[in-house]
Amino acid sequence: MDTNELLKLENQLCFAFYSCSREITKLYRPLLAELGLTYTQYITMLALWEQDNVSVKELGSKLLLDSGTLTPLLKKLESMGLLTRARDKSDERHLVVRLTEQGQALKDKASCVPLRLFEGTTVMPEEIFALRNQVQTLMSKINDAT
Amino acid sequence: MDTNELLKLENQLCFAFYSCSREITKLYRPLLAELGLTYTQYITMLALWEQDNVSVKELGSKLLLDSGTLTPLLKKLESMGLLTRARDKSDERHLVVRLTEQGQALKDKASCVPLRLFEGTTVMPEEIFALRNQVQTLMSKINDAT
DNA sequence: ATTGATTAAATTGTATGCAATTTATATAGC
DNA sequence: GCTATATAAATTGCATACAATTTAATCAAT
Repeated sequence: MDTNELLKLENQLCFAFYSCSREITKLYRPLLAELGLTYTQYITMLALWEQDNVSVKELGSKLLLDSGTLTPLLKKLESMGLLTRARDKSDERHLVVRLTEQGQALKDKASCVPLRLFEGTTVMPEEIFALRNQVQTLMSKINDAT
Repeated sequence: MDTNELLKLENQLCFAFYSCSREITKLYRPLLAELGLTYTQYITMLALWEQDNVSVKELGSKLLLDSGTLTPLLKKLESMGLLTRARDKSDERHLVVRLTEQGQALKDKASCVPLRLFEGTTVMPEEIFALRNQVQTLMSKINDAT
């Protein structure tokens, strides 16, 4: 393949991912607005609904985000009354995040989001699962190398 | 599938895309640093190497970005001497972006980037092409609906 | 106990994304 | 020609991302 083909925007896997990721985020936006959440706030809540009482560090390793992103985001969710932030008594370096009752209750309202996401499109569930698995495989190959 | 499964982070296609997109961007970072570009600046240059003399509007429709993102980005690339920004004489509403010689010359330095990207990983070219096609198919299905 | 290294968050600074508004220009219809 | 509408960029404000640095707490090793 020559240089021109190699450098074409439409031939870049990265651009496909990058743009598709943002398009999917746009599908989420109206659904998440009903919950009062942004997309990053939503995936943070997903992580907390799966496992509560985690440190910023643990949360960051699940979401692949660092404290530079998480600190302001968690402060925002705290100000919204969805969680609390407190230093771990046994190791004051760790800040422990805990869902409030309100934060836990939001899970019920969020439960319909995944099924509603691709409503109105011709995207099929099997397609989603298959693609997700392939993307995760790619991710592990990338992470193995670094 | 019950609510807990549906809301698991690892079951979200969006999160797979979102995190994979950022991981690939991290692979790019050291390569693009040699060119003095960020990732978004790089895909903007890709679009311009394909077609020069375009308006912000046209560029935005290719990159799926609006003037809120592009205006400061193009000003930055202009200050780096890679392009010029000038109003279209025949319609002053349009701002035309043109590559400078320096901007065109950068294409040669960039030509090795795509091939070097997955060096050191076990990711195979066929895998990349196949996945890119599937992601693009998903994108069209999403865009058809909206 | 003291000091040096390590670790976890927070902070700082830069660069995106994007909704909403504003500004400037062009077009349509009368 | 004049006004209402439409269009393209720019601007504003908020929310990420992330590298690099700083701060605070813990651990290691003598």
